[in-house]
Amino acid sequence: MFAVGSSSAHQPSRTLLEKYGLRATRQRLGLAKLLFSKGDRHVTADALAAEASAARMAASLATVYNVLNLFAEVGLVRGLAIDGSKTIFDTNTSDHGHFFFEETGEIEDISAQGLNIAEEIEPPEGYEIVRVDVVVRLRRKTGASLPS
Amino acid sequence: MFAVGSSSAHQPSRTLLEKYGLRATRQRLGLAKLLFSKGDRHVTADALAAEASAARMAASLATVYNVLNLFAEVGLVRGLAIDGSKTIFDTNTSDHGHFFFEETGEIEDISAQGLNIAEEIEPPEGYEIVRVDVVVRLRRKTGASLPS
DNA sequence: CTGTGTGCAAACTCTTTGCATAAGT
DNA sequence: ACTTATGCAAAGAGTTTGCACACAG
Repeated sequence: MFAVGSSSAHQPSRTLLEKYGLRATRQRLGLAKLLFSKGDRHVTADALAAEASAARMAASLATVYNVLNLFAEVGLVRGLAIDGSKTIFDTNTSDHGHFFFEETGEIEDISAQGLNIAEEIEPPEGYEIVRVDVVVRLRRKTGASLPS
Repeated sequence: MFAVGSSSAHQPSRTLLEKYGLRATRQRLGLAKLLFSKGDRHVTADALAAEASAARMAASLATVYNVLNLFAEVGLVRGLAIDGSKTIFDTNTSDHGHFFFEETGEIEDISAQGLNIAEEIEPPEGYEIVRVDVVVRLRRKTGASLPS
């Protein structure tokens, strides 16, 4: 299994795409570059489209959705349903949990320390664990001087 | 004048609502009854509205949403974002994880065994853990048959 | 009676889709 | 060339909202 894991991959995007049997189109290359050249990322389709636009890459929102879904299908990224409204795409496909900062909506990976939960959980008869999603919701600690 | 509406038996739902400072309206009582008299449940607004309708309770979808959101706010239920599209409301507000059956979309509580994750995780400086959501995605075991 | 909740439908957001055009191999 | 992806806009799904009426306290 190729673990095109997260961050270290600095290989050309087109090689990456070909490795997954995907045609190397301009927008796929551009989006892949945005996704995989900055370390692990958590983006919404919306945000990625905006980024692409800012980088003067042509990529309609519909295409960004198509590409992200495609990438998710082949395992290049992973879709997360954390807050319910927007789907967040995570470029880190390894087993790990997430901190969710409720105030800002930001997301941060949890170093997969005590997260060997998959091994501690007994799946029901006849079922196997596909993956385990762990989301730790955080709130800024209310200052010692502040009530409520 | 004590125009006792209908049922004469006990109204735990009414007491429950009052306990949370909520006005005991007909639909809140009805929905609360549906939610809390059958043990722990996982419902979508849609499904609950259908149930209410089947039970000949008048409750528009908008009201079901309002009521569920209200219940979630005061802590009577908890909203879950598991699959991204629909929000699922869980009547079990205690700390526990969920099995998610990918084929059917069904959800089942995980007996809070090794799920003391909250205690194993170190939140970032200045933040406190609000809650930990654990979703174990399951797929029916393929290939190898079950012990027969 | 007074204020709040409800119902309806329209509005909204996020995401998907159909079809003509453009691009990749 | 032949196939597949893209772009646009419209359709869809889920959820929220504004306003008149009904109901609870």
